[in-house]
Amino acid sequence: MENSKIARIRSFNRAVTRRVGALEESYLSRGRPLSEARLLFEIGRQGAALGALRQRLGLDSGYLSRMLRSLEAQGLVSVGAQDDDARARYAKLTESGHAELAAYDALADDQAQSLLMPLSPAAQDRLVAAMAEVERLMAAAAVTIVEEDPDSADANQCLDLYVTEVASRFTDGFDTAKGSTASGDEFTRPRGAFLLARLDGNPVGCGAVRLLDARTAEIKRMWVSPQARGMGLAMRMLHRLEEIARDLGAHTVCLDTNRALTEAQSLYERQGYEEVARFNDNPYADRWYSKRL
Amino acid sequence: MENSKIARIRSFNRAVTRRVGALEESYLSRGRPLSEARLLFEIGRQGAALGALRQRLGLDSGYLSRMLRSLEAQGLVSVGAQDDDARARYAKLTESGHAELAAYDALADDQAQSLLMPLSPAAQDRLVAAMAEVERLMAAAAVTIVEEDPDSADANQCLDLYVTEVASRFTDGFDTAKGSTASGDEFTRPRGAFLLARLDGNPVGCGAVRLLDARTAEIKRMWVSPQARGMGLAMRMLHRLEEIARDLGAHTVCLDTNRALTEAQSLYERQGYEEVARFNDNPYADRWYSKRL
DNA sequence: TCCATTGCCTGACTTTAGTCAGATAACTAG
DNA sequence: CTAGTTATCTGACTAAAGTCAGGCAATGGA
Repeated sequence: MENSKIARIRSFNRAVTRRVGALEESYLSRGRPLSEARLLFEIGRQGAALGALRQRLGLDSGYLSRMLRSLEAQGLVSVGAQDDDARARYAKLTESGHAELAAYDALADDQAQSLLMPLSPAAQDRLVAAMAEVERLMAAAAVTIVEEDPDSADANQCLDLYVTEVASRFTDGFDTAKGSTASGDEFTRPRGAFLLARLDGNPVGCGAVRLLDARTAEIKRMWVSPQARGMGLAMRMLHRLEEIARDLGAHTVCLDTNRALTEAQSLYERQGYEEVARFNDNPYADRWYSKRL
Repeated sequence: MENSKIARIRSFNRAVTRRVGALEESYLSRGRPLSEARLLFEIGRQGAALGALRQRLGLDSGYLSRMLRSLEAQGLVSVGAQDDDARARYAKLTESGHAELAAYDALADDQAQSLLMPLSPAAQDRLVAAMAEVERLMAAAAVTIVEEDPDSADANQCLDLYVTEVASRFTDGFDTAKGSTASGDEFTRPRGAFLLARLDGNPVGCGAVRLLDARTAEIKRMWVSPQARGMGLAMRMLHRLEEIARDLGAHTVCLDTNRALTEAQSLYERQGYEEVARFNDNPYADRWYSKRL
């Protein structure tokens, strides 16, 4: 039942909020406002550009500037110019900044330790495994899938990764030229569409659809980054592409695949695709599927 | 490896902090400071005594008073006297207070919903199960075990529950008089000790140890509340009792149990206890165990 | 009955967090 | 070279969150 799931999530939120609250409270023990401690964390061992800090922490530039002044006054941080752009500046930890960060790290480690210590090793393992599962599935839920220009930088990044992976899995390689890396307006409205999946802004998957004729759409370029696999993302992508195909007027979707891509095949079959005869001359395809919408 | 567990926990904390932050942010959409929203939540459907509110939220009494004035001015809360003590006061939601709380509830439900929606039903179930596991194990880790007066109110509450449960599980009942509900200074230093386990202040288990002679200690009254079972609490309790036995000078601990209490037996055997001959005349015991410390 | 304690309230205060409007210097496209 | 843009900084401001000291009435134990 939906409702009991929601109740569980809310109960989880409550339980976890308390823990997190206690952790943040413990940071205050070093006599510095929380926002400064957070900033110290975010600058980190390798330092960070101010722009990046502002974005990651969602800070007003004036506010950030003032906090950096304060950390500089405490001798924890030094802010210097960046090589490539003399306007931009780069914050680094000083030696005592590193020590201070280490102290905060120790606090966080203690906190984590105190969560583990009372548990038996078996229970510790269960806790850690469950935490990993929660984190993983929360990340999966945070993935957004949006229509995007297939020529954008992020789209190209995904497509490159897709090609690289396919090439490595096909026994006799993959030649971009032969593999119909069609572009232009094939995958843009009104003839098609291109979807990009992002996690925290970073592309983690893509998929495309185009009309072959007024009633038939073809799905292509489905790819999910290895880190994002096993979270049902491919299925979400496929559903969204089918939705778009319907929207474009198609009554049927088809696609081709290669026997080396086993997960893909089982996904298609689970989603109601049926094997059909060869409908194109893609030299890298050896299975063809189709589904009525 | 310990370190990787700590790293996992810290990664989990980071991931979850963000989610929680987003949830709290959403509460601001009702144009009221977060602390007032929290107070509204804490007053809840049945209302709450001001003292309890102060304690649960960790508020200064002046601050609480002011916030209540503000919520009263908004027509959400009414604060009245308490029957038993005219100094103490009790906060209740008004009708529009209930409506406002419902609106906050809806926000939290939406947030939870948005976490579920992108996931397939199977993934939703996995997420919810993992959350339950995390919550459960975090609760287990939050249980504290402390030495306490065996005559305290909380101790008696636990002992009563223990007796009730044992009575219900023994086929021929359990008579307190016969069952040697020994008290007095048997379970206090220097002859013994009594341990109470608490979760969030509420007693969830107990255990006692006493010296039979200078070198032999007996463990008695081990009990864990049903809600707190399966978290390794009994094992922790047993270890603490053995530690105390050692501290009292014992070289051997012994205990008796009943064949109806199967989990107890398997715990003792797992912890290195060996069955020995009857060493007392407890009419409810039919197994006797002993372990060298 | 007295007096220390408890529970709450009020006023005055501080710190933290964050916003807004310029100012300045460096960069970039034309 | 110029005009517009970008990255940061400064000063002035506000709201939220929290602290502290004193006050008053009710309570409870001696």
